[in-house]
Amino acid sequence: METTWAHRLRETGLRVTRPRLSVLDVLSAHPHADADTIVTGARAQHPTLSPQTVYGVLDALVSVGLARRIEPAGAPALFELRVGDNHHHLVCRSCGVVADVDCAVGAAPCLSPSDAAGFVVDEAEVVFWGLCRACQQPAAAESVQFEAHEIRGGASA
Amino acid sequence: METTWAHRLRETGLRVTRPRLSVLDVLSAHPHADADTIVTGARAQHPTLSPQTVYGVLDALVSVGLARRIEPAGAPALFELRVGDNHHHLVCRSCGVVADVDCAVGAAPCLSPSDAAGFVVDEAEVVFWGLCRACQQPAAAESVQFEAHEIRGGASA
DNA sequence: ACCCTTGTTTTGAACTAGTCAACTTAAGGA
DNA sequence: TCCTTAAGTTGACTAGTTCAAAACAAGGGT
Repeated sequence: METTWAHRLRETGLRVTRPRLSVLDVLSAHPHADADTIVTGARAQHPTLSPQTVYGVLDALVSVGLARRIEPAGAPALFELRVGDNHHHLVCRSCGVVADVDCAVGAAPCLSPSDAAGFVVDEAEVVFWGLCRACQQPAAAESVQFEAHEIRGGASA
Repeated sequence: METTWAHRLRETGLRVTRPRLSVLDVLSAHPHADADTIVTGARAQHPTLSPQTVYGVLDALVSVGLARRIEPAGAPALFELRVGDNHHHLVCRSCGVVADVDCAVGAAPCLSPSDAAGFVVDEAEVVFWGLCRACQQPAAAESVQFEAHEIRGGASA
């Protein structure tokens, strides 16, 4: 495809900079990465990159809709590039791996709570908590727990 | 009713202490209170109560199932006493007020993602984001924003 | 009614994720 | 190439929460 990240950035009015391209690269490789993972990963291409810059880049990407921020309870925020398709997430209680899952009940019925109590709802956020396949094997669970932290986000659907 | 908090605590094997009763009282009055609100509220009955103690009490209550912890993205954790009925939450983007909402699609279908990707799911957490009735009136929005912080949790269904 | 065990509270420090502000750098249109 | 302004850098700082050791008290046993 000819739609490069540089193009996508310019389309949204953002300048094309090395930190931004690095962060986008890391996010392509780690579909659910936290800020720390992104800093570490992006330093492969840009060794002096600071965490604050990454936070700035992520805020910019999220605000123009190129990235989405998810915050599973009890864990640092994760970022993903899959946007605009109203999908949800499976989170493993044991190792923290995140997988994508399409909306459970069709198109976007998520947006219709049974009783909105006067609220105007614009988004439904769904997190399914459970155990990933690897963590269901008790013996393997411990070692997997450490591996999974390294490859956080490697188990996307 | 004759099921006092003291009873409920003993039933679960927890000792009955003043900090615990105070916290339970505050939670009864504020159905979605954060730790800080609880500390402040509980000090009405127990002025020397420390935040750490409240965190300890809340952990104890959550671990025996007397309370539930919810963590809306970007906000401190909230605690509620309504447990065991798989209900969800409406959160106002403007003022942070939280309201309860029953499971959108019947009994517990929330537990069935369309494709579980090998996960064994044990809970579905749903957060509906939007604007509460008060924050839908632009003119009033600003002043409401401050009020609502004080009465956080006052808008339960 | 008292004592003893063990769970709780207290006290104080520490930690993590993330934010803020002032300054420097560089993207990209003129 | 210059200039404007967005973006990156640097460093201090905060909120929310957790950890650890010592003091305390709930409630069962005697």
